[in-house]
Amino acid sequence: MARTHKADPACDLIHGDFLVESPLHVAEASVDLVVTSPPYNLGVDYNSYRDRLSRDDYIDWTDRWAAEVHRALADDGSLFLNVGTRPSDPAAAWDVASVFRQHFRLQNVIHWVKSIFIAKGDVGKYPGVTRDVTVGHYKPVNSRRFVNDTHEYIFHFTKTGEVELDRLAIGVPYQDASNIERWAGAGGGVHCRGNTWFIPYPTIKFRAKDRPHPATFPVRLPEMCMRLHGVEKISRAMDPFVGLGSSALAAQSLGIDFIGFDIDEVYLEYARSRLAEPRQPDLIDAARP
Amino acid sequence: MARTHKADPACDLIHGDFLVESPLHVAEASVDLVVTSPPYNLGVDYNSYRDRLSRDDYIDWTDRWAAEVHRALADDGSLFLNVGTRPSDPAAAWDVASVFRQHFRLQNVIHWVKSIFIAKGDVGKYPGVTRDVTVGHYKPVNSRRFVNDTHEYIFHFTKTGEVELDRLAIGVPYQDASNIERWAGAGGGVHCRGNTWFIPYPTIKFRAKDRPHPATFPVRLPEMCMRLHGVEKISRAMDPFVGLGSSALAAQSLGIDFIGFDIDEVYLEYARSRLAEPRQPDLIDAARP
DNA sequence: AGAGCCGCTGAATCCTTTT
DNA sequence: CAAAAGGATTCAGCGGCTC
Repeated sequence: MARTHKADPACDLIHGDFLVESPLHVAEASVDLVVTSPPYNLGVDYNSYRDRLSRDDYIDWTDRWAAEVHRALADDGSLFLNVGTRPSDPAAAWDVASVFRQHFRLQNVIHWVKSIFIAKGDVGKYPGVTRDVTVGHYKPVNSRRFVNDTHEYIFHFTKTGEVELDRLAIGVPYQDASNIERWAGAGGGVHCRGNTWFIPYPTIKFRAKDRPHPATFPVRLPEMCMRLHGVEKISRAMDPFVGLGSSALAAQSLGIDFIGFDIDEVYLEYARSRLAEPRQPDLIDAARP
Repeated sequence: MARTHKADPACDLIHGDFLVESPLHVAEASVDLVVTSPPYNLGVDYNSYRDRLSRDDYIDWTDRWAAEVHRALADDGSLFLNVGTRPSDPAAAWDVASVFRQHFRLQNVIHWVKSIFIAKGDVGKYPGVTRDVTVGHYKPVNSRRFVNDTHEYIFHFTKTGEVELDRLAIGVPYQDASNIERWAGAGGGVHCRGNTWFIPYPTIKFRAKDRPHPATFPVRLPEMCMRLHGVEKISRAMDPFVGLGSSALAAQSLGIDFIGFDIDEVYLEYARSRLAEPRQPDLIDAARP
């Protein structure tokens, strides 16, 4: 079990528009970590690249909430922005990132790999992979010109570009036995995970009527982001778009105070019910001292 | 062994600047596939390239060779552009891609994963991973603020954005046991690989008079790009920056005519020596009929 | 009784046709 | 010719059944 930060962290879930409510509830530079996955679609069809007005509206709206996050974030805080992609618009995530680059420094780009094929013959001398295998959930796409998308971005933005991270908090074990002894003293037998994170997509299969939100990220994703920034450095975490509450659950599991917003009361109710459930075991797979 | 295209494909390796030589050697729209890894302008110690152009000069130079590739490429051709990242400028690859978006349509973005950690507990019900394992070579980076980089981009550009691909040519086996036999007939027992490709980093150690080539990609990378586009549709492939000749080797192994350029004769000589070696077995791991 | 076979369902989807 | 709607498609997951 990972060490948690506080015994009984606070969790405020506020019903309303982040752009309206955040200025009322969040003091300047009072949040140490933001992790979120913004809505792709605001009810306007911004996906059509010829619909300049709608697309511009989306970019403008992105710019405004980016500015509000900047106001709320501490000078040494971190923003982890999860953005997925549609095969038919592979650059959309980077268009969003471009807006944030006007407010923040892009310090790291992490690649969330939801599914990948590992050939046994490619593994080399390390045992552990015994046959060709696809790890993770594969979601087919009907297209002759697009390959399937099994990837999402996690952009790590900071104000200075120089925020120190706790890389070993989500470290992975050394592979080579000789390195384990040589370097074990330094970091507890683990080294930096790198920027490709294999996190299986949750395979929970709701029936359509039970699924209040089309997509969310697994709890482990915000958990890993928080630990990478450094749990003990986070007095309060924030998510402007709570959705089903994965980021709130992550904060709860790590003992971090949390404030979140969502415009949809149904989502918030669902998030509250998840928070009230018995705490799940920490599934983070990093080796720990 | 994969089927090859032609028995004895031609291979022209031309010593000189692509921007100067290509107009002399390559007719308009006469190349069906381009795969290359341009100098990154990262301050890497290449032999002859001035690899420390100013940012504006680098963008301008990129724009010019992008235009020349556009001239050479067939209307239904594919350009696969491999670009890595430097930790201190995580968006550099996309800045290069932005230049190409002014000439081409970005049809797919493929993520070349050089190393990734797979936890046994994350694999689910499919056997094949028996313990926590890092697949691929881990290259440490000494930094407090940057996680280490185990990823490179492969941008797939086309003129129309509607080039049909041969997704199953680099397909991977079905995962679910109950589905393997059921749908095996449709595509030879494989489905689309998706956009995250695990290819271990090559262990080439090239030294020539203390002037090593700092970067190359494994032969399998251009091989997979060529097969994804469709080997039988490629009359001639091209690489503006041959370097150590991996793309030429890929073309040779698949029986595809090839033309390549490099400003450095030492690199070309090394590429020629690799081409003259006994042909290596095809390491592509796709299942085949 | 566990492995194998089969039907059914769904997906921040894509494609084609119709206004 | 841009936008909307219905059709097509693929493969993992699950449950029920057989042998």
